Amino acid sequence: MDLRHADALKSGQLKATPKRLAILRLLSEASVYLGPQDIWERLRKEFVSLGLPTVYRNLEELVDAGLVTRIIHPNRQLYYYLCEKKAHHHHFICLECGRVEDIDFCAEKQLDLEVRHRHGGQVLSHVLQVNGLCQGCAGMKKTEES
Amino acid sequence: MDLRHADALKSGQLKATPKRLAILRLLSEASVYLGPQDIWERLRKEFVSLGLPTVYRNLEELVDAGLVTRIIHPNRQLYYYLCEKKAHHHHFICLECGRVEDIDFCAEKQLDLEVRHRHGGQVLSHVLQVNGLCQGCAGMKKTEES
DNA sequence: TGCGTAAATAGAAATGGTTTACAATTAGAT
DNA sequence: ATCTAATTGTAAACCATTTCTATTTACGCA
Repeated sequence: MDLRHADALKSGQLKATPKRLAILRLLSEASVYLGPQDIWERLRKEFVSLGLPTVYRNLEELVDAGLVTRIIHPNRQLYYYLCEKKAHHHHFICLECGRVEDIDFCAEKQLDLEVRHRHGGQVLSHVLQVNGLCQGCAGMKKTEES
Repeated sequence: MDLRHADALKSGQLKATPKRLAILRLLSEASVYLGPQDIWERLRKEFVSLGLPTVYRNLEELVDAGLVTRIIHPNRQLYYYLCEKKAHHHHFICLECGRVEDIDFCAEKQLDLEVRHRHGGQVLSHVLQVNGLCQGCAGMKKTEES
């Protein structure tokens, strides 16, 4: 078992169960975002039994613990991604293959300033995500057109 | 019936039906985002019959026609808002009362640049939304605490 | 002003991703 | 080894959203 993941779980007040570790491993090996169903189908092979609710529950717990990021998808279903980069940042996601890339740009300061000064409001969170086609998938599209 | 809304519908290839006009009117009178259920409950009083699916369908058609904006909500349900400002922009939404305010800041150019140059990808859309408490609701919270 | 037709609607039913309930199991501290 | 709270599997519920289909309606055109 991956000690790095086990430690991360413990520091998030979560027990290092085999299934949680497997979810983390799967996510950390993937370069694309995954949905609960994806994860369940792949991990079911490794375990005698694995409930889909367990996958849902764990993913949310991992998000709460800050170990995993939720992806905003146009179809409004749940998708998750594990970032190596722990500092606050945002993502570019490929709507074709699900690949996720880090975006360094963050408008946090400007947004906070505008909300505070112009509207007198208090910022609790912000969502920033860029959707599109990754290099590979954009290339494919061009090829198809020709 | 509001000619402004009727014209807007027609320019979006949509017939100016009474229910569509009512939805637009309701949205344009609201300073908060509304869900299909909210809209249905309010408009049901005005019509002998009004189906919830009609509300859902119309809201999506209005979004497709560019007349109405979808709001991204943490609870992942559908909410809609009608902006007077037609130019591309983003929103600050109050998670307490649903109030929506325009945000002028948009990172479009920087994001496009970063994605194109650093990742070789193609941007199709971007999501930017600030969630928090509006001036009124932030004030209330402070009062409660004291 | 009346027709014809594609668009729009109501109502009922289905969908399906996500959650809940709860009894059984397990991780990890002592 | 023991204890306890956390975790899990299974089955069932949930419920926002969508689909189906027969009926009605808006509106371009004669």
